[in-house]
Amino acid sequence: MTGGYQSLDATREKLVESAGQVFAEQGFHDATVREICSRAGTNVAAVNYHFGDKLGLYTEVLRSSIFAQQLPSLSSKLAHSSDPRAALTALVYEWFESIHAVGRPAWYARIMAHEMTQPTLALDLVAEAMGPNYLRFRTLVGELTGRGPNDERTRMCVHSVVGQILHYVQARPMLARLWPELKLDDPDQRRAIADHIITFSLAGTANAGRGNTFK
Amino acid sequence: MTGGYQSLDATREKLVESAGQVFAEQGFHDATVREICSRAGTNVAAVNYHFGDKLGLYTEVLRSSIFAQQLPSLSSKLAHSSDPRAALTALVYEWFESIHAVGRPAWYARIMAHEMTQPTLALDLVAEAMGPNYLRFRTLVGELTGRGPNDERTRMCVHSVVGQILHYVQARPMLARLWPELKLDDPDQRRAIADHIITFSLAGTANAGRGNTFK
DNA sequence: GGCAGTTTCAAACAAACATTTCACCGGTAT
DNA sequence: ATACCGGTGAAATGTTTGTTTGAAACTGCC
Repeated sequence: MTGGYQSLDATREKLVESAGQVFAEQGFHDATVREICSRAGTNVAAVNYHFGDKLGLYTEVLRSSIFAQQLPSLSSKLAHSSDPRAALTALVYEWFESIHAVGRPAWYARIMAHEMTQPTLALDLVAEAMGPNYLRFRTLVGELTGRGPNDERTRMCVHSVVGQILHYVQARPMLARLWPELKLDDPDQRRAIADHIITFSLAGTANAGRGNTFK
Repeated sequence: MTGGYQSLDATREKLVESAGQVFAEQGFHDATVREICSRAGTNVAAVNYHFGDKLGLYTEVLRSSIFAQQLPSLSSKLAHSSDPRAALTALVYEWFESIHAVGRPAWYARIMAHEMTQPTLALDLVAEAMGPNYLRFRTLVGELTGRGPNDERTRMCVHSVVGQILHYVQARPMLARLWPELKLDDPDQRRAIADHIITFSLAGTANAGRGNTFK
């Protein structure tokens, strides 16, 4: 309660800051406590002191990211809109941009992308945070297919969109090899890709609305 | 050259066999030499003796997988076909199925999926093996868009298809949480999803053929 | 100044891992 | 028979992790 070295938990914040970077870059497993502390300019013991252990630091990063990023940004785009096509366009564009942006707001999206493929013990927390957005996403696409949010084909369309977006994050190293001209750092190219995903998906989704359900 | 305990490199083959399983399941980094040798019933020193180190074993698995799986299966589907739509259908279905299948032929596809997100020092070898298939894929989709294999929008369509397919492998843990009814073990559901990806993508690709290139 | 609680630090610790070592075995050639 | 050599096995080695320790440093207060 009484003072310490820093004015007011400066060490804590520096750790969360650099931990957000490293976790977003490398995922929970590959990130090392030493790297995080090195960037934060703190001693390795600080992690244990302030957060208990590595997982505690990770969940703290998640918690702060959720409150800082998720609610204001993505969710607002997913709110009920008069035009579902415009809403999907805004959503895809913003999500894609937030993943590839630099700086603090990008943590959440990139950590989520990692959590998709390599879930941690914090999976419960993550899935809990994702659930509402997933439902809103399905509701939105459900309006486009005319089949509602719980329909099988609506879900597949949602995952088609999500798969395309995440592909450019998860397969980035291989993309750099196979398609060297692609520069995801360039805002114009990012916009071109996001536009493509939107166009491609709107056509595919409209198509999925027609016809009967198989199986 | 002269004999040893086993008749003829039986240890080598057992190691490649179990290494293929473990690498496909867990990726290069998470796979342990001990686990591989345990399944193969060999001593850990055998890896070092026969392949130099873990990476040497990995590249050997890749090499054998490339020759055993890649050429006969995927490439034949990508060969010039009279109907590009039918060719794309066959390709997507076979790729999706091979990724989720069990047994030896599934190694290649799953290791490639891992290599996409977590490249290893063998990235050169992998990218080299992927290049030809990537070109054939682009050629195929290029016929659908009418823009040729090197067009920017053709490439984006290819990655839209690839992204959808890989999504169901890479995001499998999260999918199990968000969509519990999805059972990728069920052949019928796999077919339904593959069918959706094909329909979705054909609509999106046809759409991308129209209009002008932006930028 | 002295005390108490809080924070930091260098170092040590423990576990998991790939890798190396070296004695040993079983064929093969001399 | 004996020397040789490729292959094997159990144990040791070195490295990279996360985590813990105990002393020292700092702040605020009496």
